[in-house]
Amino acid sequence: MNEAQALDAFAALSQETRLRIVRLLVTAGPEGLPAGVIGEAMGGASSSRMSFHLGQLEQAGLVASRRDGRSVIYNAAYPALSGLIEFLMRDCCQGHPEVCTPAVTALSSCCPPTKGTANA
Amino acid sequence: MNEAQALDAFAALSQETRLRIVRLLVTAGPEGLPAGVIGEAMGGASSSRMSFHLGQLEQAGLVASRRDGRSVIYNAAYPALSGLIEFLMRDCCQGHPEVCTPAVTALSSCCPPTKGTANA
DNA sequence: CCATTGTCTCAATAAGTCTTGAGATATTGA
DNA sequence: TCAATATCTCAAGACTTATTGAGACAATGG
Repeated sequence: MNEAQALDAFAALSQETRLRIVRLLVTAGPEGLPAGVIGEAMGGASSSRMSFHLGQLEQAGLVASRRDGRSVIYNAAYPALSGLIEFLMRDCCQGHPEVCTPAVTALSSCCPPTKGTANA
Repeated sequence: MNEAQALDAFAALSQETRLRIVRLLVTAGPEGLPAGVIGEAMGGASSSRMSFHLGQLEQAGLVASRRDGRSVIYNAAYPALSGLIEFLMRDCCQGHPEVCTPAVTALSSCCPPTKGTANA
């Protein structure tokens, strides 16, 4: 994750519909959801609108897609999301662990670190 | 940190100059830096341009300002940054710790969690 | 092969954002 | 008080982004 990629990701996440799509897909799991189902979850958004936002998210690398019959299935790109978090926290840690320690503390109970894999 | 605040924060961070300002202020520490110094660090940006971007960041809650003599000193709003990270990770953790575990793992060595304070 | 379903593409319009330059405001020192 | 310094405000223009509607493309079932 470099600056340009982070900028794209932040831009993608700064739009209400797209932020909701990402949250929906993250909770939907690795199998993902078809575009139509996502559109209905967004309050019946038009297909062109969904296509636009899903395309933006895919270009930003935050979601991936595959065709399954007539449907196109979208799923969250977990490594990209993790990478964005790492990018943010890496910045925060530049001499000032007090920034991200609260976040790490709050979440280490739900997402405990695994030993021997750290290399930020 | 709610959705609206996260959207504002992501929008603020999706602009190159502003992302760099935040990174600069995070590394600058709690004392912060005067607007003029930040502007020079941004390659000699005009004062109105700096004022615009710093205002955006302040409105998004990512930085705070105080006047000191003729200068206005800006500093990173560490709790807001931490809150944004928590917001992202909270989403990621909804049934899928594999998303944020890598980030937590990578950073827990630099920003170790403190026991008994977790409440995400 | 045709109709149907699901999604994408394209062009037009509306809405929002960034930069610039001129000038206003606040603070300090002479 | 005057000049200098540091920053902010405002309006104009260029640029980018979001939405809409019409229609195209792909896949399936009859």
